[in-house]
Amino acid sequence: MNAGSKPPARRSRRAKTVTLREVAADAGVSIAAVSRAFTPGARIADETRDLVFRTAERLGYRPSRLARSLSRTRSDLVALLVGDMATSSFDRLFVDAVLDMAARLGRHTLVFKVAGEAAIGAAFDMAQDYRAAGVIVAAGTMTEALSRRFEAVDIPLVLAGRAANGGQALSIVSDNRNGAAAATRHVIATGARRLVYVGRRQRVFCDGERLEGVAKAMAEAGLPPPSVWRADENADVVGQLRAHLTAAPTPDALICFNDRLAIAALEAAASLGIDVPGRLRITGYDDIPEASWESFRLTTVPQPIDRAIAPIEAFLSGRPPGPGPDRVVRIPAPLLIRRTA
Amino acid sequence: MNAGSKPPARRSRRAKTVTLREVAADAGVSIAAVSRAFTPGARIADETRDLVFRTAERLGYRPSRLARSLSRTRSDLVALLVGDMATSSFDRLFVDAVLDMAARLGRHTLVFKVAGEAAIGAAFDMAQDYRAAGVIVAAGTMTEALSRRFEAVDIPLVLAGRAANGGQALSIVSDNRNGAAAATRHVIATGARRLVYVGRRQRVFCDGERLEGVAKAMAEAGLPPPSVWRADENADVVGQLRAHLTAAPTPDALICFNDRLAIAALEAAASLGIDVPGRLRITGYDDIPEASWESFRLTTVPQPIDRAIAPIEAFLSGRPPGPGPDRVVRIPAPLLIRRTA
DNA sequence: CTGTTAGCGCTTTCAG
DNA sequence: CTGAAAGCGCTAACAG
Repeated sequence: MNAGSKPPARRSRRAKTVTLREVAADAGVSIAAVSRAFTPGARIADETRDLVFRTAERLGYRPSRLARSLSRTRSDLVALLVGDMATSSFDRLFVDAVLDMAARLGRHTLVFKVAGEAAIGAAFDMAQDYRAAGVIVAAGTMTEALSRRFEAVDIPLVLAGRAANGGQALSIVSDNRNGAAAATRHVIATGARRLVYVGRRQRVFCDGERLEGVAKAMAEAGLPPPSVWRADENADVVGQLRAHLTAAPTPDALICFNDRLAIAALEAAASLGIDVPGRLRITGYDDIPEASWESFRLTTVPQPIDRAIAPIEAFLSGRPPGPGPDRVVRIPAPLLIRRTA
Repeated sequence: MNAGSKPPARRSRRAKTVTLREVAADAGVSIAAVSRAFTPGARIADETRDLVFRTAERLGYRPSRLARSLSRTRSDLVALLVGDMATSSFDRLFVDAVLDMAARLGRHTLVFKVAGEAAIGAAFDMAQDYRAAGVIVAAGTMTEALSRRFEAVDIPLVLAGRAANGGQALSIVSDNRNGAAAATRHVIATGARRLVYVGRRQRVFCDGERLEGVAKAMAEAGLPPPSVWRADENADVVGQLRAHLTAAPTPDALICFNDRLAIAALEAAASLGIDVPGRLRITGYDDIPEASWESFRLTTVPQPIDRAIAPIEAFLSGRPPGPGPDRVVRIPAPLLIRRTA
């Protein structure tokens, strides 16, 4: 069986991969020329490029992304680590926006669903194994230690929803304290005194900051620190909040960690016949699409995705992500007043 | 500058890539041995494998996914082509489920957001360029012609939400006609006579089938074909439906293409003071999480994602996706009766 | 079971 | 501007 004399039996008559070499041979140029033709900015005569393109077209040639990446020791893949987008409306918006951004940059997105620190670590390793051009972590459970470990690697790292102090990573995070404080001040201004902060059971970075914002605004108004309820963002979140709402002392305002929780609280209140915002004010965070639905018209603190995407896009393009040398971009968080508070 | 004598100036002291060769050299085995150690099922002595693993661990070696894929002429990437998951709750559930499935299979998921035929074609090409192990198309705009073109390529293709007649691709699709017919019969049984089918402006495959189901069930009941309204799934969908609802003759039942539209209809009705289900019955399709929210309690036709994922997982693992030789898996679509009809 | 040896398909100096 | 040649890091026969 010498490979030179008889053609190898192809398993199917279709899908024979056309390579650089064949195009080069057919066009009568070197393989380097073909490579250059497909490399933006490479020094090559226009005629040669045209010839190569025509030949490639005719032969059905497409450069192998794999080979190119191996050779360049860097792929055009971007890894996106995200939590559970089935339950989080915000995450899905973020994923959607990242997908668009990556496409604009000519990158392709590898999405990893991660839950817990171990999974984040594994996904990061995988991103490295693919020689990813960047990693974007949108998972709330990202820890400081983990982010430190990642920085030992030569891949641009973006942390969404968490501020990492120091290091090379870019952090994009809402101005959580001020956002939550704004909501708090607003409900206090409308007469609320017994405020409750409603957070998720799983405490993420943003949760802590928002709670601080609430506490700060309450202190400024001469009120004691808020009570805190915790609920899972699952199917029974309404039930959990209903249980809370029926226990005395009843609050007159619920500052919720996010819109999902706020909507659940709204439904719990409705089922209990509690008037919102008359007897109970409710605010959310994020401004997911559902928040503006007629049935809810939630007062909330928007997290404009575009504002977060822009610096990430710049960072991944090698441009400075923000005005200063700062690695932490804070997105302003003004309150959006609708019906519920 | 001869490369042999002095070590190359590394740009940073971190992130020097450790390769197979270094592990082999350090462990005193051949590179093939190292490769085998990391290849499940390869013939290699346990001791050798252990030695390799220890050395790899110590040196911080991780196999390059890129090199492996290039060598195998097949990557462990799965491409997922999806529409706009920012606006479609169902799509996001599907993406989420596919991500889990791919992880179970040890594959990694490349997500492409596609809108329109051209984008689908481009994404498919890219999947090919990455030598993807499979392509899953969840975009409604997938056309028959396009799917034909894809079949000329040697990549397992899955079409979600569309039945492709013939060919090698696997189609997973809800039993749209029966699902819509069941909803239709139900509202007729509760007294509805002036039914309207509410679809999206962009007519996808499923839309056509559901409309047929509605028409069929109406014909069986001796009713004329349904009126058809079309609305975009955008922010103003409630406004669009409200406009429709205020024009005579007013319907007494809305069979909606999906839950998003049904919820919008519900809100439009509420804002118009129309009693649901008393004066107007409304049904949806999909059973997205929002459908079961207290505020809506939508009567709908569930699309159980798991039932769709199972055959896809089998197909991508090389197992037969269904009981028969059939390439089209129909997911049963029984009606789930809640409040709105 | 293990090592040797060709590649996988493309990029990138380095000469010319 | 163009071509030759040496890799990028790993896999897969093929001998042994």
